[in-house]
Amino acid sequence: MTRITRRRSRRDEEESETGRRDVRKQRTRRALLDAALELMQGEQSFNSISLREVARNAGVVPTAFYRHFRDMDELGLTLVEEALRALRQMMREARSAPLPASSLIGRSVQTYIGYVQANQDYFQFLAKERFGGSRALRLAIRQGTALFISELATDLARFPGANNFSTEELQMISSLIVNIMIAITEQLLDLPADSESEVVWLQDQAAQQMRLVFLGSMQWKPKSVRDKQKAIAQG
Amino acid sequence: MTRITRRRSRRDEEESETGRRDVRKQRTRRALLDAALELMQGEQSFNSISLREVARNAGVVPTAFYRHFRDMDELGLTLVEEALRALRQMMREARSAPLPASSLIGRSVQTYIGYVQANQDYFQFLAKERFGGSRALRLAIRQGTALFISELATDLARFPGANNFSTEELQMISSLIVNIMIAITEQLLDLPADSESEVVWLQDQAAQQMRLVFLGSMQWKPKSVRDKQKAIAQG
DNA sequence: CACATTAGTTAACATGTGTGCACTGTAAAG
DNA sequence: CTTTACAGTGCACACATGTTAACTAATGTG
Repeated sequence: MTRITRRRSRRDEEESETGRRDVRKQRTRRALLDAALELMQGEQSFNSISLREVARNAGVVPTAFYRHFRDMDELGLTLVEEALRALRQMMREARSAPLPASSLIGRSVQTYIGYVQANQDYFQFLAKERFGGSRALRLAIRQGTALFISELATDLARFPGANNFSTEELQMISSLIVNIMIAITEQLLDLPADSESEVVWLQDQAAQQMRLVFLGSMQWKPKSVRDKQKAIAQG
Repeated sequence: MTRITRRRSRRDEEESETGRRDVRKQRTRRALLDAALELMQGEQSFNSISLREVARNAGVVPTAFYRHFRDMDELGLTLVEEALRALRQMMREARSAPLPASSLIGRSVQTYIGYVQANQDYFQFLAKERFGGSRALRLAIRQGTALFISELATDLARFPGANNFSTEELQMISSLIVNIMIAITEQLLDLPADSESEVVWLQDQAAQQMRLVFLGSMQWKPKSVRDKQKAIAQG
């Protein structure tokens, strides 16, 4: 009695087995990436999932993996790249459609949360590998968030009243804001699937924290101002 | 030619093989825990290290593991427990020896960083498993940090001028502060071993961010105050 | 049409894994 | 001193894993 437990794989779902060669190749490549992403939705971390598992989950024999990636590390880096690209794109969109200053913070948090929920799998991956992963992955992710922080800083620089802040101070502030975003992201990610009320609570919490940071910035004496005051005091 | 690559294990180092029975048992138990901790210093995450690896690294045969823990999960939970206990103890000590209000923030950050560096391995473990780990581990860690936040909140409540803040607002603020601490911890942990200048930079960054939060809190209109103003406006 | 390329398959390997079982020597208990 | 408890050992098993090499069949190219 041969027991065949053929899992319904991603490649089976889209039944069209035909198509031009490179198209098909791209399709299974995608299937491998998605399979890895899906496996990480559970308890597993990236370096605890096996090449064979990924291949199995993509509906492909283990050795076929090598036609697409040298090893799991290469797949992992591709995943980071994709995730960060997606994130960057979101930022660009957000910038192109500016919000009314009145509800700026609340709205920004809201759209961000929506984005995270829509791309759960990628964010789950990023969150896990931000520390769990190999040095290469961590570095890539860290570099991505650093860039994120810098972009936010230049955005902040355009605000009225931000003229006196030095570059370092702006970076300091925007890294604080990004911290807040990372924190909600993480909390968001291991909420049970349906809990809508917890989400709005998180949203509220994050918005409040950002408002607090904003208030603090208004009161902050930028280094340039302190220097000026010192100069006056000394005559 | 039998190739024997007997690794210098932790149990070998302390050469005294004798001692009363339960003492010896505790010793190898410790060796197992430390072995796991040590293995996580590298690239590995907790659920990617094997029971056999741990046993090997502790200088003990794999099956001996079962005399101490049912499985790896149980060992993991023990590790979380220990790490959180250590952290809590630090807090208690900090509270018992209060700092001068003038340099409160700077000093607190400094001692905290020192503590993290002194207990690198535990914090590395916590950082990695805060998201990478099994649901059980994550929950334990999350619960621990929640408690940490609450304790900080009650500390903040004792500050002069904190009287108008509601419990929720205090929690919001202290969770923001803990966010900052977590962020530096993570950055601290994957700095190369010697880089002292980067450490002071991090320290400075964190202190500035906390000062900003402090300033923001001073400006913050607690809900109670807003309500009072509303009442006055309405006559 | 004939040929070359190549995405995916099948078979096989050496190695690492978790765990059950019977054992051994020594510390503790009688 | 004899007996018992039990921390640690040795061996065995049934797997799962990464990677190799030779194959198959379909797509692309001349």
